[in-house]
Amino acid sequence: MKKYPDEPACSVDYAFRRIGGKYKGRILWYLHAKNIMRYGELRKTLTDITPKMLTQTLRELEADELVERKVYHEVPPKVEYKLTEIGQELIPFIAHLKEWGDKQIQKIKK
Amino acid sequence: MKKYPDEPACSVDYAFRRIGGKYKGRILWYLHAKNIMRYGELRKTLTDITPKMLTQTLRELEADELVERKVYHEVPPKVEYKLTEIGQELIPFIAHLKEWGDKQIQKIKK
DNA sequence: CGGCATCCCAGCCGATACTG
DNA sequence: CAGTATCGGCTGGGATGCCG
Repeated sequence: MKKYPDEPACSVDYAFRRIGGKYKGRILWYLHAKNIMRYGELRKTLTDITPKMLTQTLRELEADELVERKVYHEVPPKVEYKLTEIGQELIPFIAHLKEWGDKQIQKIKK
Repeated sequence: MKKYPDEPACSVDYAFRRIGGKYKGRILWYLHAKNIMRYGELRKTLTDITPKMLTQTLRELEADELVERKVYHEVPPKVEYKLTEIGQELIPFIAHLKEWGDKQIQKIKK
């Protein structure tokens, strides 16, 4: 489990730190939708991400036990990512947030 | 409504941009709990925030129409903040996230 | 009381190139 | 295919001081 430099002020603070960052929400969401995704698949889905950021973000999610990483020792290499149980528990939150986001986007377009 | 430099990749991305940042989640949550809060009250509640960040964050939330700002033109000045309807729609999700956070914190303590 | 102005820094994030 | 390595920029955020 990742250690945080200074103690979170409350559980809301704590939770936001774990899913904050530019890509974490989307990665969790896409992993939920597809169940299991390979590295390259994630890279294609998050069109704007660099390999560095993708790896870094995945490692953070892994350290936080929101995502599981499974390496197949073969040639060519193959690595699969999927949500952990803890990660899955966040999905309802992200799902509702997404609905809210959709609604707001509709309002802007009008 | 605030404009975002580059288009959000999807509604999850969009939503996270609006409630991301170090303090936004907590401010929304506290405003919900207390209904109406004054500037100084928020400052005391978010013990670790600087006045600059508090003002800046509140302005962003206001521009995003999640928070309403009401100024009383008196001496000494008085400013009250409360959630807008759009902001209130986010509360159930933050509540869910908070529960998740509480649960995780319990697990760490054990 | 509720800010704003200024200066400054860390660390998040990006671009590019290379590798087992 | 699934990453590292390196360099560097930008901006979110901190510290301090002043103002109506």
